Formats: sequence, C-alpha cells, structure tokens
Amino acid sequence: MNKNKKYTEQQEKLARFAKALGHPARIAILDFLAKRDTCFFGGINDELPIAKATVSQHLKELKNAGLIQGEIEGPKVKYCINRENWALAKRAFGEFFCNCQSKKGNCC
Amino acid sequence: MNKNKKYTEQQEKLARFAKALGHPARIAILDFLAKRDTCFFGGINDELPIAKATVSQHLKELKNAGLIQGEIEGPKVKYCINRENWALAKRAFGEFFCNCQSKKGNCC
DNA sequence: CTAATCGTTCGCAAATTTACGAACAATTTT
DNA sequence: AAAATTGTTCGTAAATTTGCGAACGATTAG
Repeated sequence: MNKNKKYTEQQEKLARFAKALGHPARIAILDFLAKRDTCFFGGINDELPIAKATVSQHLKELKNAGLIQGEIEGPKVKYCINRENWALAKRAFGEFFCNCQSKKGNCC
Repeated sequence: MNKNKKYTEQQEKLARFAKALGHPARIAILDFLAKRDTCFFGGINDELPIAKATVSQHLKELKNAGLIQGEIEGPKVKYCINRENWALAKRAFGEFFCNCQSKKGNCC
C-alpha cells in the first residue's frame, strides 16, 4: 500500500453529498420538496412506496447531510430544502463535472 | 403504507450515479482520471491510501456505473473516463439541482 | 380527561459495502 | 523455462444501510 495519501476535504465533502443522493427514495424526496416551499411529513410520506419509519430515516439522513431542514409545527413537522447547502452541493457537483479535460479541451 | 407509488426511471438513474460517487476514493479516482486522457491501474493505485484489491473493487463499481472504462494493454490495464456517460451524469445532476424553485423563483 | 393524530425512535433482520491479504492468471522480462 | 510484474478474483470480517412493525411521546380534538 502507498499511503500517506489522503482524500482532500473537497473530495470528502462531495462524496458525503453524493452518498446522501445515492438512494431513489431520497432523490424522490428532494425532487418533491424542491418543487414547493415546504411540506409536512405526511405529504412526503404519501409520495413514497415505503413505510413511514423508513421515510423518517431517509429524512434524517438528508438532514444530516444538510440538504433539508425540519421544523415542528403543532403536531406536524414541516420540511424544506436547505437552500444554502443546496447551492453548495450544486456548486460542488458542477465543479466536479467540469474538471474533466481531454486532448480536445474541457468537456464543458 | 401507500403504495402504488414508484420511483421514476430518472430518479433511479440519478441515484445510481450518485451512489457511485458516494465514496471519497471513487471521487478521488474520477478527479484524477478527469485530468488526463488515460491512466494505468498502477498510477491510480499510487494515488490512493487503500490496498490494490480495494482500488480494483472501486474501479469495478465505477465501471458498472458506466463512468469509466478499462482496456487491457500488455500486462497493464488502461482506464479512462467514459465521456458519453459522464456527460449524461453531468446533465442529470444539473437538471436535478435546477428543479429547485422557491417563492422568489428558480434557484439557478 | 380520553381518544385520535402525527412522526420519531427502538429493536431487529437481511442485504450491501468496505477493506484486506492471499491466491491466481496473464503477460513480460531475464 | 523461470522469475517478476500487473491487476483481478476469492474468501472473509466488520461496519453500514435499508426496511419494517411496534412502541412511544407530543400535540390536538372530542
């Protein structure tokens, strides 16, 4: 093994975002939330073919990744996209995909 | 449970790409390959803090996701970005992140 | 106060992921 | 032909992920 090499912070960060996006249920949640300003848990749950306990777990992961945030409102919980981190993720993926060069120049 | 809802093909596709990007070693491999036209296994292995068996596994996953391709050349194996699928992934992420709307309009 | 609603957490099972060294096949060098 | 190089595959262990139902706490409705 080599192995004083390490991953960069940027690589770790992008991988964390990507991992959070690496399940169709979480993509579906984000697709859904991205189309509106907010949504209660129930509304999200109704969109998914999985048990509410599992939906709750996926929401927790998205929250840990910083891509969404939740707020208690009466007996319900209101979720929304975290637009600041959304922008960070968008930028990180954008830069990643634009680093691809070839003999003929940049792919972008 | 609901649950005649299903994930769309687009959601499944994006999740597959994201999952492939969901590990810093694979990001590092792609970062590295994206900067050159091709690279042998050994060159990639030298960049990573993990055993060659593990590097080989990560390369296999990236190949399965369609993001890279390998070609045997003498006793060595030459890897490169699969630029066609790279462009597809780039587009899929771009569209995903641009679907985010708010009261103030599109985030993009 | 009691019952119903809402969503999280717990506990568990099954599947997948990550990692490694050893063994291996294929090629090249000596 | 024998030895060295290259990278994959095998077998295994540990950790993580995904999924569910049941139980739970918090709030609201009756």
